[in-house]
Amino acid sequence: MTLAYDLEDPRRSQRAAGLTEVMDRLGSRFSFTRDEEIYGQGDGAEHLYRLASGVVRTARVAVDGRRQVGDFYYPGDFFGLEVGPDHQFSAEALTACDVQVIRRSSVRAFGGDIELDRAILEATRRELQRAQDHMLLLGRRTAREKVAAFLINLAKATDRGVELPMGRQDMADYLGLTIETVSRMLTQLQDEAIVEFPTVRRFQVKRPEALAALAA
Amino acid sequence: MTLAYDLEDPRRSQRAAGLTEVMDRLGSRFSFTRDEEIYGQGDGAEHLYRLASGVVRTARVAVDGRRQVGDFYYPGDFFGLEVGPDHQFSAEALTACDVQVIRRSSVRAFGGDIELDRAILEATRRELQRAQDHMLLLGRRTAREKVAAFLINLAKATDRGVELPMGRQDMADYLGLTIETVSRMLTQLQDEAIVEFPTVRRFQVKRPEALAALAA
DNA sequence: CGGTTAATTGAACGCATTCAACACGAGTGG
DNA sequence: CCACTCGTGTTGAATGCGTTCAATTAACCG
Repeated sequence: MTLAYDLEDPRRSQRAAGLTEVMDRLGSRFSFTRDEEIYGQGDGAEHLYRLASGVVRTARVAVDGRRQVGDFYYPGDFFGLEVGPDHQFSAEALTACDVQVIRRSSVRAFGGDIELDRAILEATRRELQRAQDHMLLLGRRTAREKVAAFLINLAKATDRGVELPMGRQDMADYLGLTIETVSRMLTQLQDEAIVEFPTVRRFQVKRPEALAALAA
Repeated sequence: MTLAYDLEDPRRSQRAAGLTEVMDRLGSRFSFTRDEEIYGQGDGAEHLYRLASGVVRTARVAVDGRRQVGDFYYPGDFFGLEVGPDHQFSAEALTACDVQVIRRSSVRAFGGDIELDRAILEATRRELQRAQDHMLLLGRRTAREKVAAFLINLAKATDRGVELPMGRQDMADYLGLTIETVSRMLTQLQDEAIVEFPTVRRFQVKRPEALAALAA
């Protein structure tokens, strides 16, 4: 089930060492099952989360049902540090997850520690960076480019097969497309021998240059 | 020229009092003329900026020329605090501007001051919030809704006429649309008596409920 | 005034969506 | 083991929204 996501992936590690340590010492660990909600849109943002294993997605739904996936998180990533006091996004477990949780006030109380604040700032910055990249993706790219960019990100630095922890609907809501369009683009890329999908949840990049050229 | 933007607008003030004070004390003030670049995409992100007067936009251009406007900044706003070391966006003066500038290292050296780090964190959080709102706008809204949301934001808490400091191209690149589409939506909204444009750079909301309903 | 840039309007096109049908896989029970 | 169902993904055809290309008008500035 969580084949590829049991262990921390060093290439995504956020090396906010101080913060990680304190969380391990003062926080508690929770497990979530597939599709379980970790926190909800509008909940008080009192905690800070670090993903130990599994995959998490954050999402936001409008009253009319339109849904925007904020981002996907992998082991080592921090999440839940959006601007308070309430969460703008909800967080749900895409796969079974282990999450290290700590109250923000605990972090604060523990130190007023400069290193900690700095680590949180660093994580927030990274979050901002992601959001800004995502803005560019959503605003100024074609469906084909969006899908290509998405696949490249997942396959980053891997030439082996990559597992897709999310379904087509999540991909669509992340890219600002419909599932049909996502599906069409995937088969298109496959027809052009740029990627290959042995199963619906697993793919391999066959022509990285071609894919990269699309993601531009 | 800078009619409405000479003075700090208290409703946008970010009340990071400590940071503002230190910037006034340790930073220097620079003036920029219309269309002048404050910093460029790829420049080292060594400074922190606070806008004293005028309007600033941040933008990002891809190699193929496609352009995404990140955000517009008004007096009192901090900007340039994207994730380092290099700027992902450039910043340009939309109108004549006065900007308070400080080296990040000065901020750091001055204190290691907890209050300062916290203020920067707070500003970064606000930036993240904006980016996340922008994501939703770009990903899941029609042209009509995008334009409506944009106008509402500008007119926020004002029932008097509002000046548009940016041109149609900037609006388009902010909303992920073409200038033609922006123009069409504006005239459409005007035809429906929801807003009124006495001149091309000034508008007034006539039916706030109708506009708000669109922005959803 | 002309000259220049920005904004609007029109018409045709195309990309992504919508609506609908079909395929596939996993799980369940006869 | 096969039939059935349900959820998820793919494929097809038609529509429509936003773009593109082109022409016109409006605003700005000497």
